[in-house]
Amino acid sequence: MTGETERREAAEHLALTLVGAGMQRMGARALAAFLFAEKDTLTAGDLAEELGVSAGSVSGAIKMVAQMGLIERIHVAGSRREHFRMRDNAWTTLYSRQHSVVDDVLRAVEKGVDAVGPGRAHDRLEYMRDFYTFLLNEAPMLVERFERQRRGEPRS
Amino acid sequence: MTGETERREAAEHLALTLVGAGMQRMGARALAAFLFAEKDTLTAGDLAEELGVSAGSVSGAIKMVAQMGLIERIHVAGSRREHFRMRDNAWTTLYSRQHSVVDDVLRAVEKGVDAVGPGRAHDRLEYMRDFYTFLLNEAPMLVERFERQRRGEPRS
DNA sequence: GCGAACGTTCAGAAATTTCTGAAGACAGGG
DNA sequence: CCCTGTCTTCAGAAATTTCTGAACGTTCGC
Repeated sequence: MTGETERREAAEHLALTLVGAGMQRMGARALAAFLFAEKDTLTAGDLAEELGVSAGSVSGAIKMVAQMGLIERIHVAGSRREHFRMRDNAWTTLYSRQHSVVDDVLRAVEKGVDAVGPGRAHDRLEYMRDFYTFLLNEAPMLVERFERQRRGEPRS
Repeated sequence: MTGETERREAAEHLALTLVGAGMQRMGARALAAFLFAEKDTLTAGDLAEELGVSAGSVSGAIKMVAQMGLIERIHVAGSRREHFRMRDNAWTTLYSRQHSVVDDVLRAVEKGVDAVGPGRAHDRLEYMRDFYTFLLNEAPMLVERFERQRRGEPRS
């Protein structure tokens, strides 16, 4: 149940799955390490050891997941090392961020709508535009609904 | 407004954006070609010409977008060529399919919940599991709501 | 059945992404 | 101030993905 090997396997498997979902490998592995850690914060050194990779790779991975808003830097007074902690709202953040990708797509589609004259292509582009616009509007409500439900009804 | 060059640029730009969203390059270019085409159906040859790539590449791209359920094969009687058409529900399909990726992630997380004993990691994993479960439940409703709204209120 | 037109597969080339290791930057203690 | 431990950057190596071209099937008209 709590074997160290089993824990690592599960972490690696989740990382791989996230890679399949479009995340970069090292970022995914780092994120999984945070998720599966018993400690509240990790240092770059911790990550390097846990993942068995170079300091440079860790630096890049941290930069990425930090930019995505999934972890935050913690400045610890008496320590020369920088600590990092996974944010509580990491998953809702990740979801919202995926929707900024949707926003990029939407902009490209709108450009297309402007670029073509009336006809089949124009109709298709308008349909796509409408769907993505709908998604973009609904996403924040969805997240809010989850958070409210979670606070309001602690039990499943 | 309707310059051929501008149309192609818009199509290429959308394809590139879809690549940024995680789609493979050739599949994205093929999809954009369907989206921007004035004709209702395209053949493999049409695509090869439009995109300026080899027949092999087109074959692979078609295979991919067909598997994603975005286009369908049309068997035309008097023609030796196979025709393809973009499905009407391509975008909602694509969205649902992205949520089968979410399903994979969910499964990996559940494996993690089982693999770790009580503690911080267990709590984090449960939270993540709950969020992804919520998303998976809500996605079909979201799509249905879009379709109903579109039928019910034709104007924006 | 035969020939021609298409489509598919696959090995290898090309391009791209990812990782590393070494060099350098930065901060804090002494 | 320097020294040490830690983090970052970056050029190149390694791995992976993507594309092509040629060989092979398949199907249709004859």
